[in-house]
Amino acid sequence: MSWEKGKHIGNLVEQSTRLIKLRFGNAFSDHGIDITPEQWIVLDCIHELESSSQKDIVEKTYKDAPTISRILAKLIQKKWLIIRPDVDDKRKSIVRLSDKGKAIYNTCNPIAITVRERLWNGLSKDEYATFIHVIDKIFQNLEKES
Amino acid sequence: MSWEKGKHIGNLVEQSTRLIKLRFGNAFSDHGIDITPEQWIVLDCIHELESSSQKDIVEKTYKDAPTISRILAKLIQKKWLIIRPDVDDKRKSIVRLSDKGKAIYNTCNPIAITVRERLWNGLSKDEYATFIHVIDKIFQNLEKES
DNA sequence: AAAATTTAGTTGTCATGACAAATATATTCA
DNA sequence: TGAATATATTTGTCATGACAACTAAATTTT
Repeated sequence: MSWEKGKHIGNLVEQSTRLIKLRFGNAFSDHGIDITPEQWIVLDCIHELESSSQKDIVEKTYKDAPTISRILAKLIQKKWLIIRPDVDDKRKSIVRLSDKGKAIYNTCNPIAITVRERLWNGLSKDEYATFIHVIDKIFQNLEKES
Repeated sequence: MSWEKGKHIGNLVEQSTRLIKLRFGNAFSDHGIDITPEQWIVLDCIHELESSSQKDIVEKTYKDAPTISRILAKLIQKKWLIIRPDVDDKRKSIVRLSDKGKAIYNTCNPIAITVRERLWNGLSKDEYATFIHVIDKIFQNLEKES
């Protein structure tokens, strides 16, 4: 695969993203863990937030509510999460990692770190910084609807 | 949304990619054109290749064969493509733009250019160059299976 | 307080994307 | 040549992702 330089920036980023997700998924399954990249993102998010409503996860992951609802359903089905209604706001459901979920997190996190290292291999701090800046700027440029 | 800097590079790129695809899709539908970002990628690819087998498109778009097969089916259904069997290799189907497909391409292309301009707004040539370099390097870092 | 509006979450639909398996045709090897 | 392989494409399954519509509960308005 060679890039179409100067054009098709969307495709370019899209293809790499697909590859990144694929490699995260490969790495997990190579270690015998049945978790998708998206499920990992959500699991990691819940680990960071400790205890969170679906809304919190929606905001943090930038995924939409239906997507989060369905990913959570799968994580709950796997018994990696504990869900309970919020006592103050009955619309909300609060979610946190179960012991099994924590164990999975602890197994997956080093694997994710390894993939990230591989991903950044041969790139400098400056390149990293510029990359983050550009991606962030692109995001801001597109964030508003019109 | 604020980034988790220094971590979660995958999420970061993934979120921006999703937004990029969303904005391309928005832009097309705002102009009354019923085309998804992926269909646009494939249409544009076929426009560039002039006449191509599905394999050619698979290689150029880095999408997999089943995905291309299905996207082509939709584009054919919309009558934007003409498909014919390859005379030398009966396994292959050769695809090219119909007149209607060319018209759609000509309508979509300026829209895509506008989105790309918006996307890059406020970023310098150097930042662009570094970004391309980094994305390309990441792709290479992950390209090999293991 | 009652009605209107907003918010949190769910469910349905359709389009990818990854992966496995199947089919048909080519090519290579013994 | 005939068998084994390889290649091009299709089909099936499951997991997102975008979007619309819906339910239930909270908040705001009047």
